[in-house]
Formats: sequence, structure tokens, C-alpha cells
Amino acid sequence: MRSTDLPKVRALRLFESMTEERFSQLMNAAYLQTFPAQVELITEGQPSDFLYIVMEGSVELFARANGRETVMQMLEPVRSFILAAVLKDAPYLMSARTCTSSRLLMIPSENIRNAFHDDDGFARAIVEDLADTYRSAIKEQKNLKLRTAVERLANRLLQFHKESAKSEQSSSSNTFELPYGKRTLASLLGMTPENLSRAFNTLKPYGVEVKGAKIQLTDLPALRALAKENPLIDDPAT
Amino acid sequence: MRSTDLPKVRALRLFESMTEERFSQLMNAAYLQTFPAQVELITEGQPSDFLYIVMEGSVELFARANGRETVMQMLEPVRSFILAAVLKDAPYLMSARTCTSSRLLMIPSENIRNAFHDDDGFARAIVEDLADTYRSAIKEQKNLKLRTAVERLANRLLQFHKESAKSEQSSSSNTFELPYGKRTLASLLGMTPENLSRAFNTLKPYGVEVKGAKIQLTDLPALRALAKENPLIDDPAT
DNA sequence: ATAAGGGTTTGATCTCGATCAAGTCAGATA
DNA sequence: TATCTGACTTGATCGAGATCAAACCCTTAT
Repeated sequence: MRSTDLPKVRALRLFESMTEERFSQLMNAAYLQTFPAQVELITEGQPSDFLYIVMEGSVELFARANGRETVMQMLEPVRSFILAAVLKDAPYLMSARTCTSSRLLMIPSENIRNAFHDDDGFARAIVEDLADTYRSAIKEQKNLKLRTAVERLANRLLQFHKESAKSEQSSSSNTFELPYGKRTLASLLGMTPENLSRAFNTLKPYGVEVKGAKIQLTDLPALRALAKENPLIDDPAT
Repeated sequence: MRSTDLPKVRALRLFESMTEERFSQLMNAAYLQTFPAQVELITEGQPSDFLYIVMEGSVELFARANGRETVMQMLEPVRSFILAAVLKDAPYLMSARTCTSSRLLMIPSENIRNAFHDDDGFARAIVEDLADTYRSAIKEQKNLKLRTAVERLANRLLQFHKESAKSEQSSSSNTFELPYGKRTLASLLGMTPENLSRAFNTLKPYGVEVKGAKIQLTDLPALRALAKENPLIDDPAT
């Protein structure tokens, strides 16, 4: 493991209350592995052998049924995933694949469950984590059931915009790049790629300019009026 | 509180590991209250003042946005709800209303959070509960994104059928009653009442006979073939 | 540079589900 | 029993989104 990785894992709320000793035990049992893009890491229905943490690259959670497939969530460093399945020792409900070449930390489920059993602080940290991811899932359900495809896109664009303003020093450029391909974005938003393309056209009168992966929002008030942002759906912190 | 209520609350996995003393403390702080039908108990966005437990009757969780409204979940005794919001001391993401006259136990959030802080067993029980509800939410998301309206109805009917076989001694009557109105069922399945009515007609060739709230399934193999049941979506235990 | 190939866009058409408007039915009420 | 009310159904129409097919990038590799 690289020297810069460990502190990043340690800094996750999930592990920060853990004693140094128990944390090293866990890390000693873990594997750090690099995967190329488009590798299927786990498949829904399989027993949950590892808790995963994205250290570098990006990962998508997706699900299959009836010959259809849909993207459920995009994951970026540093983020753990499929914690609930691991704790319950239940089969994964979602599959995961790397989008780009990625470095992943894999902690054997057994070790996670032991730590959960032995470490009260860890158990409480898990509650925090699960409560957050549960609430995200509920928000996403509301997003899907209460909004049209165009509204979902508009709100997602505003979210990207807000995130890009945070990470870039160029405070308010109104320009950003899509963090992943349009095919993926479409599936995430519950629509087809063709429909996403048309949704972008629908948003043109609201100041949404698209050039490849580059997006420029030239009329935020108009877009906001259409999107009707709702913190109980869109705000990850709420 | 009625003498029969307490043991039912105590039997919830959430509380079963708790010491008798702490459990009584919690119950002493709680209110047991009866509400008529169609009362809005909580509204999304409000601070989470209580953890609720349905003791009798039935409750629906729903959400509003953009002038639209959708039913998220139906709750029957004995079941707690909005635990995640209470733990995080965050606003409710969903609203709740009684469907029928209902008796509810209301435990102040503060007391729940204190118990979470002080009682390691309770913290672990909460993990179990949250992991389950999280996985249910993911299943529901897959249900919505990967299935058509007719498929969702078919699968829900098979679920009702399975549940009714469990509770009734008439082992395999193939007949059961819808546990709530069709308007509610439609919203829960993410469609309009009109569309639900048509979906029932679509299922007639598959042996689905509807007389008011009474449903008879006369050709289970055909219905199953259409529904393509998937334990990773439909099985609450998985 | 050029060719190849994947991702995206556009157009035409189709299907599903939503909406609007009546009509039917059943249970509650008087 | 008559009627009222709300829940459900049916029909007609509409709109959103899916699908199929083809064109159009834009990148990557030769």
C-alpha cells in the first residue's frame, strides 16, 4: 500500500474513531489492487466477500434484470461501497465495475463483521454511514417518481455546477465538464442516451450549452426556475 | 399503554437486546396516541422530533414535490419508521399519514439518540435495521428502473399472494384481498389509478381475476412467467 | 494523415403511460 | 329504499420517452 493511501482511508468517517491497533489489523487483512477499466468487480447475487473502497479512479454500481441494465450510482475516491451487504452477510444487490483504471482497497467481510462486533465506536460509525446512504436512496427514489426526465437532468446539471465551483478556484466560470459519459449519465437519470440528447436540446432555451463533455450554463436563474431544486432531494448534506 | 402493547414493542429486533431498565426508561418517555384515518402525522422537511412505531392500524409514507405526490411505502404493525432521520437529527425526507384509524407509539428523538449513544447493543440493532431498510430501498429502485408497470403489478400480486398464504390457514386458496385501496397501490407502483386498472386488464389473460378488492390468481405459472420474479428485487428476506 | 470504431446525435415511428372526461359501481347515509 | 359520495373503470386523446436506423462526430491507432 502506498504511504499516501493509508491516511486517506483512516480519514473516512467510518474508520476515524477506530484504535490505531484495530485499524492496522484491518488494513493488514486487506488487499490493495489495481484494475483496468470496465472490469466487473462484483455481481449481484454473489455472497459479499469484501468491503470495497475506491482509492483512485471511478466505479459504477449497476443492476440487471429482464435483460435490462441500469446504473444505480457513480462512486469516486475516497468512498466505500456495499457495506450493508457485508454487514448482513447477504448477497450483493448491485453489481460493480470500474469505469476507468482504478485502485481499490478490498477488506474481507469477515474482518469487517468482526470489527463491527468488537468495536462499539465502529458500530456507531456504521450507523452514520448507513443512515446517509439510506437517505440518499430515498432521495433518489423521490427524484425518479416525482420528476420528469428533463427536470432530473436540469437538477443534476445544477449539482455538477455546484460541485465544480467547489473544487475549482475559478470561482464562478459557469463552465464544467461532465464527470462521466453521457451514456452513463442517461442510465443514472433513468432514460435512454437518445432521450438525454433531446433533453439537452430542451434545455437549450434555458441557457444550457453543450460541447462534447463541456457544459456551460449561461442563464442560471432560468434553469433554476425550471429545475425547482429541492434540498430534500438534491442536497447530499440534508 | 395497554398491557399487550409493551411486549410487542419489546419484541422488535430494535429493542430486544436492551436491558429491561433502559427499555422502561424509553417507554416512560414515550407517548401512545390514537389518530383517526387520514391524519398527516409528519411532514417532510420538519425536524425529526419523534421515532414512530405503528401499533395498530396502518400508515403510509409519501412524498411531495412539484405539486405531485407519491406513496413511498405502506407500514403495518408492528413497525418503526423514520429511524434514520431521528438518528441524524436531520429533517424528515418523507411525510406520513394514517390510512385507517391507528394507534402509534411516539418516542422522543432525543431519547433515542441518547440510547444510541449509551447502549452498544442498541447501536448494533440499529445497524441491522438500517441495513434492511437500505436494502429495501435499493430493491425498490431496481423495481422502478428495470421493470414496466405491468411487471411491477404482477410481482406485487405474487407477493400479496405469498403473504396471504402465510397468514391464512386456508393454505392455497389463490384468493386474497388487497391490503389497501387501488389508488394507493397505483401510486406505490409508480403509476396512475387509470393505468393500474388497465394493467389489471392486461393481466386477465394470465389468470388474474379482480372483483373489487378481491383478487384471484387462477394461473400462477403463467403469471410467474410474465412477472419474472427476482429475489434480489422481490424477496424481503434477501 | 487516414482509417476504424465507439460514443453521440438526429430523424421517424411506435409504445407506454398520463391526462381529461364520463360513466359505473358500491357502500354509507338519510 | 333512495340518494349521495367517493372509488374505481372505461374511453378518447395526448405527450413523454423508447426503439430502430442512419448519420455524425471525435478519438485512437496504424
